[in-house]
Amino acid sequence: MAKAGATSKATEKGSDRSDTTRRALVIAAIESLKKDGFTRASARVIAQRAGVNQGLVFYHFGSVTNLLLAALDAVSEERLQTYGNEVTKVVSPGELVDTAEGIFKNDLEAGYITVLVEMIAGSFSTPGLGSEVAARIQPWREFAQSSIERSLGDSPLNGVLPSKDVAHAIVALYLGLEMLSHLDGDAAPALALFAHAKQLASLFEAMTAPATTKESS
Amino acid sequence: MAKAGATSKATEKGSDRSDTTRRALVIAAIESLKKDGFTRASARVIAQRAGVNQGLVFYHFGSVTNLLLAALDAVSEERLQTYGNEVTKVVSPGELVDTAEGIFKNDLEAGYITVLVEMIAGSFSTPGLGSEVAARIQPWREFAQSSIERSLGDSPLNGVLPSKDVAHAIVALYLGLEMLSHLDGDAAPALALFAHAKQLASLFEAMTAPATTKESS
DNA sequence: GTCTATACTTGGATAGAC
DNA sequence: GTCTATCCAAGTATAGAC
Repeated sequence: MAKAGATSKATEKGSDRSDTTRRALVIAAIESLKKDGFTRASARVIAQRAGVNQGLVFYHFGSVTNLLLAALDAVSEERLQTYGNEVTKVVSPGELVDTAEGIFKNDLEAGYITVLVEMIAGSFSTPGLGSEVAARIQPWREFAQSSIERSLGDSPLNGVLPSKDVAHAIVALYLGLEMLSHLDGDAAPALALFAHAKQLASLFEAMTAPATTKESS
Repeated sequence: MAKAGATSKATEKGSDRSDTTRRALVIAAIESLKKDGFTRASARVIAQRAGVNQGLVFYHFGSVTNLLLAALDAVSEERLQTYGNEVTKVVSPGELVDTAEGIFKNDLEAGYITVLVEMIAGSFSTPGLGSEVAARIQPWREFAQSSIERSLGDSPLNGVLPSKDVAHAIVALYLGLEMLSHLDGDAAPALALFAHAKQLASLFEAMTAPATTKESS
């Protein structure tokens, strides 16, 4: 299935060549998903973008679908690594909303979510792709859940709030907003929501903060 | 561009023939979007489903894209007509959540949102399709907004709540949940959210109802 | 092991038959 | 006006060259 493993310190020069080609194809695949969409992300188009022969897609990845999944993996990994650090610093709902807004803007600009949405879209057409994509969304879901729980800290709400379900909703909302933003060519409605969320977060903090300091009786 | 207009009371029998073919193609296109997805919803596949020659797609609709848009129109119209009646009876947030849950389940089963999501997905690949689909989502957004405002009634929140932004979020969430449900082949997480929303709604109703009776000072 | 040239399939669109 | 037979472009995949 995968070709992972000992490629870094190999003695053959052939591995380097292979690796270069693979990397070029993955980058070109990401670019194609962003700019052309799933439907037009064909072996021919991707290979041309990478400057290599079209047949190499099948030699190195077995199928176009596998290459696209590799592209999604690459994006997913880079994204989680970048944002993972940012989010560990978050200790309140207000900060979480701020961070989420920054991530949303960055995702929109970088086209990270576009890649994911395209793959989801393609999943409806390509048999068997659905479960593969679903498995790759799982880390994002867990990322959302742990972020929520961390931001709530030791608030009493932490035990009551169904963080798993909320995380599911957040991911769904995130994907939906991204789709609509692209469709309308306008991110304003989505960004307006972050402003409202910020107000809600500060309202929440104002409601819960006094409860811990004012412990009379 | 379009072939709208005098087809109902025409004297020629040819119009009937044309109408039959067109209708068959639209139905087949809907079915294809649901079961095959945007990518595989080709003129050939759709025509075969409809039992007509593939070239008729281009004769009657000019292009595959136009046929798919006609399919989206048909679904959108039927959906809004069905749900429009249900929602006018809603007079409280609790009832709204109940109705929304029913609509969500029905949409999921009927595949209505699948058709929309497929078209949105295709919009990323097909130049010019985006704005067309966006225009067709507008009624759904307005539908959500008016439903929210109606359910709030004369509550003081009605003036404060940014119903337009909330409606945008609801539509986005709705699309996202539908996508994830399809992907996972499991609607349970989405349905769990409706249960939570129901609790929130009754909490909200309990908080606002006494406020109108207890008007001291 | 890596890559290229080629085979085969499916799709969009139209010229021309009825 | 309605429909069919046919054309050409684009896609996936592989047999065989290096």
